[in-house]
Amino acid sequence: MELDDRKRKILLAIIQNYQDTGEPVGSRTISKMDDLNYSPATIRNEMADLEEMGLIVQPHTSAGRVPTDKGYRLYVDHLLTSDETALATNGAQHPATHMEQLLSKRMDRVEEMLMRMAQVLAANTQYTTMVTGPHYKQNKLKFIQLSAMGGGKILAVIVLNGNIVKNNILDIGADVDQETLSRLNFSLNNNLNGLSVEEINLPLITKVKEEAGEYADVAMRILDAVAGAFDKEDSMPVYTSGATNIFKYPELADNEKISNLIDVLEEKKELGTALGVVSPDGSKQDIQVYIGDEVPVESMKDCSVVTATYQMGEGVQGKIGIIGPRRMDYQKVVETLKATMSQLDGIFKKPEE
Amino acid sequence: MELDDRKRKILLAIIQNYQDTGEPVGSRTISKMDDLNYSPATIRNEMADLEEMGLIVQPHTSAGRVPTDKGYRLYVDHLLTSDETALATNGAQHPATHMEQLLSKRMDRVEEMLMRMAQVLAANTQYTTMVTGPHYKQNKLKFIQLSAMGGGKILAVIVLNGNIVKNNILDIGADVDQETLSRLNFSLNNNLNGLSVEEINLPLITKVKEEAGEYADVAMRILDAVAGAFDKEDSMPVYTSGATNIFKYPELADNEKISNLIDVLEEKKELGTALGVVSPDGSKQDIQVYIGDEVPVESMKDCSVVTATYQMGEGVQGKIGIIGPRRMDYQKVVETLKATMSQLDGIFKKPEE
DNA sequence: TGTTAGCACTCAAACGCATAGAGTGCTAAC
DNA sequence: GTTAGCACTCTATGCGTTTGAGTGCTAACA
Repeated sequence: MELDDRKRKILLAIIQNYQDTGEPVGSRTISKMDDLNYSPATIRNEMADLEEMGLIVQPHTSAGRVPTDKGYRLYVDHLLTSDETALATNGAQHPATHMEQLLSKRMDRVEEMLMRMAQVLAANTQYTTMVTGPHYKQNKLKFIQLSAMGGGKILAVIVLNGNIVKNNILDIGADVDQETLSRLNFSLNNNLNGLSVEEINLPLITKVKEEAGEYADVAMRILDAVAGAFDKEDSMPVYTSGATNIFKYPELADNEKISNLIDVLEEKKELGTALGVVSPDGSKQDIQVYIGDEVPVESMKDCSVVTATYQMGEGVQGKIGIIGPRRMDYQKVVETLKATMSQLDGIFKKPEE
Repeated sequence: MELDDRKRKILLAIIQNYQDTGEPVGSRTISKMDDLNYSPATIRNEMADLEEMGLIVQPHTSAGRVPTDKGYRLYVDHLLTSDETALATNGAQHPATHMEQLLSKRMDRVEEMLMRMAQVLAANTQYTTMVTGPHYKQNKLKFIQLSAMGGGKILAVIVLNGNIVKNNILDIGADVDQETLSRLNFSLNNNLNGLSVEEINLPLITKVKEEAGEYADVAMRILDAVAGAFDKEDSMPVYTSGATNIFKYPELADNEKISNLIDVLEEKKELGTALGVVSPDGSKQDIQVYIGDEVPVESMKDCSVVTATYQMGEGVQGKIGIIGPRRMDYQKVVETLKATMSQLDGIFKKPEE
């Protein structure tokens, strides 16, 4: 069966009407539209065809039609490939402007900015937003700074490129005198600075341990801490906002479903999965749309998820995801994300020279 | 009207039965209990009295009775003053043991431990838990460590007593040579270490600025960062867990109420209010129970909140709160909190000598 | 004087049933 | 190819009835 222009128009009309109302849409509603001036019967014939093609379904006999995942997929693919979204981006200017104000405030901490960003996106889209902190797998060690804390403790501050700072308090039992600490600190920086975690290999580790002499244990503890700083799990906090927006969509208003969904959002367990793997090639404007069953997290299979990858320079990147009902306004969400991404691109590039 | 022993027993029976079932409890149910071997009619007379005293109500005529806030208040006050809870604490040993395992793992970061603690408490009690990070108002500066980061940036690591570490990246425009930085660092530590934020007064600030010479601006920026490290808002993250437990209690199953509640929990706005002011005297086992309307947060007025203060040594303290339905098992919650508090006391005291 | 049996009464929740209405598929005519 | 007409389906809504739990009151009993 061919998907001719009229069928496409009708599908679009169904999707848009369903987006607004959340109710199955009937043939009469469509036939009343300006650019589809046919009788309900005609529309019905077309609808029957669309149903046969698997693009729409009726929840029950004598109900209107609702788009299927496949129908949405068609729509979304069209949306992502066309230039319309790029042109229509002025519609999303409002949130973008707000975002600029937000980002122009002094924000030493990336984390706080990301949290705020999640909030703004949730408020703008009326959907639930999740944002992962930046992901440093490809990152390199900038330097290490050791300080004695007294009480047999050492503070090891580990700084990675992209100005990622991690603190580790190491309890090594006995105090170390300042000179030894400086020597150890120098050795570590001398051997390891500028390296990625993969480049810190056994020969290097052995060398550091040798140079540390009787403090080989301490050096080892610090190396563990360095590995920890690069660690994915640890460096992937996820911020969410607008979880309660899902209450706005009656089709999700099943207490068990909502409960499961909020549980995932609160405990932040599977959100990494939901946001998908960060693409290693770092291709620009990498926007992904998961519709219904396509979402890789069980408790989100009644929703759709749109994700985008943001770049923080130096190969550091993270993900933003927007969770909404299947009938989410994909156009608006994609536009908003695109606008946000380009905003972020501009902002993150500046401070890094 | 006198609250004699039999009335008290009946009130207790109503509270306990309502706790289990969530349904209003009738006279027949009570009369079937072993230690209240009276006819339903007798019980009804007593119930009428209890109602007159404002301790119980009927949701409507021909329904059983439900405890009022006042009824719960009586019960809870009795609970908190009696020795029963202390004796019955072995009932709460299970969670306590679990907690010990949890805390014995290496946990450099207090934050992670608090998060886990919230999770364990939520799982044990089946209620929602919130935990504030420690509160450092009375805290003192341990030391400052400055490092050059290149690109006109300085990393200022600020360490407070209690091993609280704060990172600040300061963009000062131009790079500072290592020697100047060391001198500045020495001056700061020399003048400020061991002081509380109140003790860092204008003469001291002037002195630091003088010593910094042409880098007075930078010194000022660092002092701002120090003030920020002491700042209450900043150092008060709140962790929540088990938000979805509220779905378990049908009396809260109003979508709007749930939505409001979860919103507060997710955005973590009013949770400080809900947890109440940290008592300055730091009295031991400071357990507070807010019942229904007593809760100072609007969206929690259909719930009860039990809070406890934990001590982290050196005057640093934080709060734990448990949110549940009015018919919460106060006894279990109070016991669990008491047990957790004493566990924490033990653990936090050890590492600080 | 406290306790109990009996009884009429109330009210929310559950149930059954009829109705309305939205929407369809099919057929036949234009 | 399009449309009017019609019978049909199924959900949602409303309404009256029934059920059952629980009460308050009164009168009798110990």
